[in-house]
Amino acid sequence: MSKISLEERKQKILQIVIHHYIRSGKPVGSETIIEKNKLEVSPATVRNILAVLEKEGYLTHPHTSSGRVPTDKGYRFYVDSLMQLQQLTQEEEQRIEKEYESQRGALDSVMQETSKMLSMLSHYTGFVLTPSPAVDHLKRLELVKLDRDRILAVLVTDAGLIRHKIMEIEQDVNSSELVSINRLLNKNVYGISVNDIGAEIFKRLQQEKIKQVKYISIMEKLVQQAFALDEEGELYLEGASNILSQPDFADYEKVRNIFKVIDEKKMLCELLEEKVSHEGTKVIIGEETPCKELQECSIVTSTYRAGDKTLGALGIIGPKRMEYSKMIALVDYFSKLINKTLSRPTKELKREPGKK
Amino acid sequence: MSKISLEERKQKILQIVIHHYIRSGKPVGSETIIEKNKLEVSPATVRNILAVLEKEGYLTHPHTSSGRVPTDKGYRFYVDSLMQLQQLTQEEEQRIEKEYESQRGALDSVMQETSKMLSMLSHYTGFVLTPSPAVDHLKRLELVKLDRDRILAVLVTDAGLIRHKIMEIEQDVNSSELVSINRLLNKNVYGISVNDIGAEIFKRLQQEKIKQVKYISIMEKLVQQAFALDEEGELYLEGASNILSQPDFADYEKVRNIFKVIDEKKMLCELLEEKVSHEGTKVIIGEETPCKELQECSIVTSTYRAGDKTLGALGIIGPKRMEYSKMIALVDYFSKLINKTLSRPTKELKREPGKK
DNA sequence: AATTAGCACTCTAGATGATAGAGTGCTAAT
DNA sequence: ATTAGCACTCTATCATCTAGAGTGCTAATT
Repeated sequence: MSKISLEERKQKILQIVIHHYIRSGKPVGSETIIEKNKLEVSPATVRNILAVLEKEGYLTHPHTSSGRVPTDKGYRFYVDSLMQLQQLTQEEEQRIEKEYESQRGALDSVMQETSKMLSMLSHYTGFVLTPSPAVDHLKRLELVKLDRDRILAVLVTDAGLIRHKIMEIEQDVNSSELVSINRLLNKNVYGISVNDIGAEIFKRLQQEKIKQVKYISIMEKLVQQAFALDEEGELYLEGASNILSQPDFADYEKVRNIFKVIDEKKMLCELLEEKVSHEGTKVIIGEETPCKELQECSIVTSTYRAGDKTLGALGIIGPKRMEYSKMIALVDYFSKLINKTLSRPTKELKREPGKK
Repeated sequence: MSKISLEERKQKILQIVIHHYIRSGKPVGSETIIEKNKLEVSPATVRNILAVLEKEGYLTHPHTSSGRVPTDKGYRFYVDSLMQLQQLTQEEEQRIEKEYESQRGALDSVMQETSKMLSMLSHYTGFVLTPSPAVDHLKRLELVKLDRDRILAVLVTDAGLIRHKIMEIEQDVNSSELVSINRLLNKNVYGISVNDIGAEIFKRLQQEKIKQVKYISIMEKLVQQAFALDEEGELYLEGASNILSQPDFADYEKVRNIFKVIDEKKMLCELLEEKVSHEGTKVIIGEETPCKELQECSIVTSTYRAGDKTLGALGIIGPKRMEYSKMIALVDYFSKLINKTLSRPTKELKREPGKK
């Protein structure tokens, strides 16, 4: 008989229970554990161990005569210590990579596409949080005159996001004036975080000596209107309806709450922005979330960055009973992929002759 | 005794049943009808009439011993002939109007806001469909050089939508060249529908005599990349979770289907684009929809336009058992509001004469 | 001929109880 | 330390029952 220390065996059994429960969704009993894993011990022994695991808080009972179900603590231990990371299949990787090929350049479409794919491949809800204006820097600022009293401002950020805003002006500005203003702004705009524009840009402009009072007043106007946006990052979210397909969410009331949170997005944004600070792929299990409505869910999330700066987050939301190993691999992969996309050198370009 | 002709009385009773059912959600019995409306007839008489209405297809029975419930045909008749339109309360109108004040200019935020408000005020799901590129005309086209090999194209449409796209180029273009190209394009861009740009712009450019071959090749590139978007209109949609709060949607299976449709948006877009052709506020009840998954829903939808051209649609999706009179008023009001917003005078808009 | 009272009938929703099965926890034996 | 054995608990399911709601029909009334 194999000599397994008690601790080791406890872990083994915990692992079996969780693994099993994740796949079947049904509470796991002592008999099942032995059957499926040909352990050479009796049910009674297993029951003893289960009782201990329960006392220690890794498992529970829905009721006296049912099998065991993992607690949050159980899942946590599983994710941290027991689970072995999975790899995506070659096929999956190719499929993803191929989808990315076509999405060159525009960051917003990359993000939208990513959330869609996360959702599709996980069968849960996928999301991507855009860089928050606090960390994303301004790269370009373009002004376009729409008609006499309206100007379109287009912001391009370091990360590659593009935002626009229509502004109203009182004084007429002719094209060449606009060009000058534009040039002036762009000279002073580089490296300011999108959030700080209002405060920073004036400081910088004071360094320049600007003759025309008109320019200053216009710019003031612009800055006021265009950058009064203290938005958080935006959230791309796809596959919300997948939540409904989860047998775990049979309770109407709970599902409704989950949906309310997802629908509003705002709460989710806050939750995630906090996570952005931590590098790497994280799992939030059940009650670990600060958001009461999501206590029946787990969130697997990671960050992406350009260079050394963490910009945003991405991930999936699903039931606590999820295939963590797979999901972590998935989120991880996408995180790396976005990183790669973002740090792609901007000048490369080659044409392939064999066009379809 | 009041002299009501039979036909008239039938309608009255149908009206009572529907009205009642809409508010209570419970099948309506003969006693209830008399109680709540102090009709001076006996339950037996009412039962006779109900039987007739059922034979004619306006009502049904869930089962032998329950009250009556409207059929789709019943609702249809109610909406077309029986219902009296409601007005929004002053308070509601003010609340809406106030929200709109702050949203000047940018059409996308107006639309997003509108779908949110539709959802909030109806407690159902609100949506707004942006003008489809087939009907929306190009107004301005701005090119911004991002770095050596990428150009940002910003499209402004007649309706006020703003789209952008990043394009890759092979040859380097310096700023002044870009300005020329930009000017050239803008001169030839006015009044082309966003869908037709690819085809049309070249036709127009041939009228001009362009010397530089380089320009042409670049423009070709631009047109290829930037306008290969044969998208339909985009859909802003809010309050999906409200569906879950409807007691009518207790059947999990059905809700899931509804959500799938809503989640995908695409199907909904197609459904709505079709409706765009019909001016005015329309109601789609239950099985009248071409979309099987929405047979348990009703859709109240209207269009909005700028000048004489219908651009897009907006509305709400809810259960068949909805307060039609209120919802129609609501959707109608928003439709008018968007119209007003869109036709707000812009000061510098020359109209082309007699363009079909 | 339209209305109505009266009544039998049907169906639902909710309560009750009975039963089989799953799985535990404990005790005493190995 | 492990295990066999057994009593116990809880669920899920199915059948049965009952009250209540509401109908549909028939025969009487106006």
